[in-house]
Parts: sequence; C-alpha cells; structure tokens
Amino acid sequence: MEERTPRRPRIADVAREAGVSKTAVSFAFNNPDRLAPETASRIRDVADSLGYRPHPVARMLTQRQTHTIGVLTPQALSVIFSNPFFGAFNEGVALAAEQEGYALHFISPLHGSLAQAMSQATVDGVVAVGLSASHPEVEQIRAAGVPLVMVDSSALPDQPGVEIDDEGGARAAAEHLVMLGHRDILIVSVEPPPPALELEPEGVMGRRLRGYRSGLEAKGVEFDPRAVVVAPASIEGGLVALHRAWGAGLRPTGVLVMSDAMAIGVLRAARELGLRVPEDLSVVGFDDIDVSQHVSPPLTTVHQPIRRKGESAVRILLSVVQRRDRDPEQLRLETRLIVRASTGPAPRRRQEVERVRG
Amino acid sequence: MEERTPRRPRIADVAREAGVSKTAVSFAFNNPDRLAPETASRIRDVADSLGYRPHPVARMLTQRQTHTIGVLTPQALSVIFSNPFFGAFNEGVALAAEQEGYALHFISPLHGSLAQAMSQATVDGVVAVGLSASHPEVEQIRAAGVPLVMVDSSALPDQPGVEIDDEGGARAAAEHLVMLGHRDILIVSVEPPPPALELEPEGVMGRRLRGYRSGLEAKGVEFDPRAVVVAPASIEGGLVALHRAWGAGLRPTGVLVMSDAMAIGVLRAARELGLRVPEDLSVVGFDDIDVSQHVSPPLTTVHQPIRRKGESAVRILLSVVQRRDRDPEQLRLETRLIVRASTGPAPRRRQEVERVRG
DNA sequence: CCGGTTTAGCAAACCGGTTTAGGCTAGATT
DNA sequence: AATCTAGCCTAAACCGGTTTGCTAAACCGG
Repeated sequence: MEERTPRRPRIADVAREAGVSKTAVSFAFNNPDRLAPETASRIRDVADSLGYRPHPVARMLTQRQTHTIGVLTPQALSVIFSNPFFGAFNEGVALAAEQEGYALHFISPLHGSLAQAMSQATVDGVVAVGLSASHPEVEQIRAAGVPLVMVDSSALPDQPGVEIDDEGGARAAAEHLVMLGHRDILIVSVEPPPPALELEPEGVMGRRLRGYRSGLEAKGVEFDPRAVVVAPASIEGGLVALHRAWGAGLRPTGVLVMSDAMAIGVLRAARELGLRVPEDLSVVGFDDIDVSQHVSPPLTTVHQPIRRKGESAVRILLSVVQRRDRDPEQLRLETRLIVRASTGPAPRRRQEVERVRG
Repeated sequence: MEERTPRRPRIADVAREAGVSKTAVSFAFNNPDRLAPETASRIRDVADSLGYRPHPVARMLTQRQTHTIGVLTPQALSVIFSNPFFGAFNEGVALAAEQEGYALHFISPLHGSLAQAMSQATVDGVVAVGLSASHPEVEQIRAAGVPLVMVDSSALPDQPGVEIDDEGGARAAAEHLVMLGHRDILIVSVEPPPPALELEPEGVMGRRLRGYRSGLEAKGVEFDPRAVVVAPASIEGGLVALHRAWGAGLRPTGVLVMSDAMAIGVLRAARELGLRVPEDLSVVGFDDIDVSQHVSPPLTTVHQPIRRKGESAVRILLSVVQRRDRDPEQLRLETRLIVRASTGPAPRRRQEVERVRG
C-alpha cells in the first residue's frame, strides 16, 4: 500500500466522512444556528479529527474580502524597515489594523512596477506612504479600484489622505535658528531614492524647503540656494552632507536638516570636525523619531505625530472599506518645534568657529 | 437609465466582448504561444479597454500559490516595527523575498491566538521569529502544514531554522569585562512580554544568561543570581533597570545587557546617576544594532548578523517552498564581540564609584 | 486524393469554499 | 383530513480564474 502525500482535507472530505452535505459543514463553522446543535458539534468533531481548516484563499474568493490591508511604498522594502520613521509609522498602522483584526501586507515595486505589485496583492485596501501624487503609476494604482489612502502626498481632490503641516513645522525651525542669532544656515535636504524622481515642489521635501525659506525670509535672512545640500535620508547621508558642505567652504553656525536620521549624522560629523554642539553649531532635525531624545546632545527637532499618522490612515481606510458611502476624508495633523539641547545662541564672532576648526 | 456601480470586469466579460472563450483569454495572458498572435493581441486590447485585470485571489486559488511569505511573531506587530532589531531582521527578510518576487505578510496573534491568525493567512511559507519551540501553539502552527522556518528558537529536530551563537557571544562579553578587572557585574535581562511566558531556559535570553554565567565562572568570578535584573526590551526598560538596581543598593562597575536598546537606556541612566562611561561604569550590549555605533560613547556589544539572519531564513524557506524534497536545513550564524568605547578598565577602588555617586 | 500532423480554439472540469432557494418531515392549526 | 409552519438539511449555482482533453480545420508529403 502506497504512502500518498496526504492531501489537505477539503470541505467535501469532511462532508463525506460526517455523512452530510458541504453546506452543512460550512454552516457548522459559520452559521451553527442553522443546524441542530448535535449535528453541528458532530461535524466539528469530524473536522477536527481530519485536521480540516477552511482554505483561506477559497474563503477570500467567496467572501470577497481578505481581512488584510496593504502598505504600499515606492521604495524597496529592504530600505524601509530599518528606517525609524517607517518603524514608527508602521507601528501606528499595525495598532489600528490589529484592533480591527486586519493583517498587514507590504507592497513594494515588483520587477520595478508598483502597479504590477498592486494588481497581485490581495488586500481590501491600501495605505500608500511616500507616494507622491505625481508618481507615474499613481493613476494605474487608483484604477485598480482598491480603496486607497495616501499619506504625505499633497492631496488629490476626491482622494482620502493624511498629511502633516510640513511647511509650518519647517518655518518654526527656521525662525528658531534665526531668533537665536544665526545668519549662516545650511539646509540639508533629502535626495530622492534611485528611481530618481525629481525633487518635486509638491513633495514632502519641497514643502519643508518652502517652510524653511519663508521662515528665514520672514525674519529678514536671505535664502541662499547654494546653502542647500542633498543626501540620502540616513545617518550616513547626514554625515557626508555636513562634511561635503564644510569641504566646499561653507561655514554655517546652524543647520536645518529635513530628517532626524540625517540630523544624527550631522551631529556625528560635527564631532568629527571638532565642532561643539550647540556652542559652535546648532542642529535642528525633523520628525522627532524616538532616538532623537537619546542622542547627545538631545536633538532639537520638529515633532510630527508619526504613529498617529499611521493609525489615522488605517482608520480612514477602514471607514471606506467597510461602508462605501463616505466622503473622502482628508486629515491634516499638526507639527510643532521641540527645543532640546542641540540648538543654542549663534557664536558671537564667526572667528570663534574658524578657530575651532583649525 | 440607472447608473450601476460598475462591476469589476471578469474574464467572462472579456471573453464575450472579444468573441472568444474564457480559455482563450486566459491563454492570452499566461500562455500566448497557444494562440494566433493576432488573436492574442486582440484579446489583450479588449481586456485593456475594459480595464480587466485577473483577480489575484482567484489566481491564487487555482495556482495553489500566493507568492507571499509570512513573517510570524508571537508579539503584537505594534511592538515589533519600531524595534531596531526587528527592523534590521525584516530588512534582511525583505531583501531575500523581493529578489524572488515574493511579497511580505505579517502575522501576529489574532484575538490572542497565533494559530488562528495563521490559519487565516494566505502565504506559501512562514518565517517565525521569537517563537520559542515550547510555545503552546507551536504544534498547531506546524500542523497547519505550511512550510515553516523558525528563527532563534532552539531547533526542533526535523525543523528548519536559523539561530546564532548566543551563548558564545555572551560568554565573550562576560570574559571581556572580567579581563578588564570588573568583579561586580550587573546583568540586565529581557522580560518576556505580557502574555507572560516564563523565562524559559531554552529561549534566547536563557542561552545568553548561560553564556554570561559560564564566561564569569571561567574567569573565576562568582555568578550572583541577585545581580540579575529584568526589564522590557526597550530604551526605557534599560533606563529603569539600572535605576532600580542602583536604588536597590547594587554598585556594579560593569553591566552586561541582553539587548542594545536596553544598553542605550543603561547609558542614559548612568549619565543621570552622574556616572561616567566607561571610567565609572562599563556597559556591554548585545545585537549590534545600527545606532549602537552612533550613541555616545559608542557601544561595546556582541555583534550578530541580523540582516543575514533574515535573509538566510527566507532563503531556506523558499528552498523548501519551491522544491519539497529538501532535508530540513539548520543554520547557525556566528556572533562576535565588538569592543568600542563603552567599556574600559574597572575603577581601581570601589570608593571611586561611591564618591562619584554622592 | 489520402492518412497524419499541426495549429487554433473550445467546453467542461476543477481549485475550495459560501449562499440561495428549496425539499422533506413532523408537529401545530383549522 | 387538509393546510400551515418550523426546523433541519441539501442540490446547485456561484466566486473568478486555470487546465485538461478534444475537435475541426489547415497543412503536408507522397
């Protein structure tokens, strides 16, 4: 007698074994009231003894829902997960999703195509983060007909979304430095990842840049485009950014950095250059990720409610997934400057900085 | 004339519109060689004009695969994502998965039950991390018949898995401190999360504890169980752990911490207590997460190849998902001590520490 | 002109469930 | 006794695709 690889038992096997119809087996699991109690429990016993579990894919197909929400990003997942910003964001997403019993499915470009990855994904709805409204594939994605909430994309009309007041936060950061007496200010911006989108004015970084600029100009400091450097949004990125700026002869007393990860790199570069923070150089980050309060000196930064952003996105998404009748909800969360120890009064005389560098 | 909500077009709609059978439509997408070229392209045109995309769930059902791998953890996802260890691990997982065109699906306890979450998940295989072999649901999970690779669980026979040399790494850390002259050593261990598993001897932390112990004893330092404190595996956790130990009257000159996140908290607590690191207090972490080299002072820690662990787990998983004939592969990765600046010679006289504290 | 091979496309079965619309029986009602 | 109702269960249709035979026509060399 051959030992066959044991097929996974299906509903028909249970039905046959229990001497009932498939319908009865299905009812035993999903709708036991429609069966005599003893029949239902007998069916369940048989199912257990066979090790039967309803096939999740088949269920999805008939019920037309997957109980899964997708998190979509235009970047490779392998660059997302160890980014503390995404960590906190995903934490919020997970919190809201778990509460409602939804699982999480991550969608990233498949063979370079987001739309393709999207059409392969079995989700009830999608939270898109870091996807700019002008992304080439955004139309295809919307055309997939899956409920979609966009995060940090300048809102399309009719498109639910969550964003924050990037511009206001950046303006506060810039004004803070100016009020401390800084005049020579370096701006460190985020370089778009390889599949190089231009630095679009509608993107997050565009908004922050506008905020910096208006903050400077509001206080009478001229905005100098040559004092803007660009690097990858990582600790390393910030590190090389300051070194490069310094090497190019810039001698700022204050730095406005568009992400905390980069700001941490800037802090490190400052130490390497022999600059004391904040005595010689003031640094302001953006995002207020968890570690920012633990680095030394603790980082002055623009706080945004990252976890809440993730939670809200999921809440909004589920409200459209579950009842179709909603208006597209657009949520805007506040930012605020948190002054810690990485900023201080500008050094009196420029020489002071020069001397240290030498 | 009523405006009906437009049904998603199905294969039958395309077939009717193009005047062919469903089979032909299917071929046009998956097996165009079996059709005359002009027929195939006509079908694809019709499909495009209708906005037709094959329904991913239906595909999964017939093809019996989902092109998705699951990442399973016994903890809530909302505690996972902003943990830098998981961040790096997931990065490795994502890297290997993306290379093979697999998406990622995260599975965490559903209504408290991992097995239930598991049976709902549509994945081709699962990487389980932080799931101890003695977890109450591990049998049900294995019984689901889904290929499974366990990470950091003491290997079950017949069960593919990836682990690291926790014990060896911990021993090296302990010996390092002893060689620097430390005799009063505090051990900070990880408290199991709420659904409180005991601190099992087979768990990761059990292995590390054994390593510390054997490292101490090998160098003739007695292991004192009262010098082991327990706290959550977070920066906060480490912070309160040292404060609590200090408050209880312990006066270690060296601390062995079972995770870098906690070690960073310990560093901070030391600063709050007025202790200089490493002059007054030496601190050794475990894991070597990315930030550890950026905190100040840079953290001496036991390195483990976290990303590679994730990658390897997925590689092994896919090798069994794709061809069933493999032996269960068990991989063990090395750890090594990385000495940075948070450890140094023990202070000469105990008084030195006492004085500082005062 | 004939048997044999391609080629192009189709009908039907299948994946593994859920759901609709009844059917049958037994007890209650008229 | 005939009709109604309630309770329990089922056959068949359905979700939306893929795959397996099979057939009819075109092609081919002899």
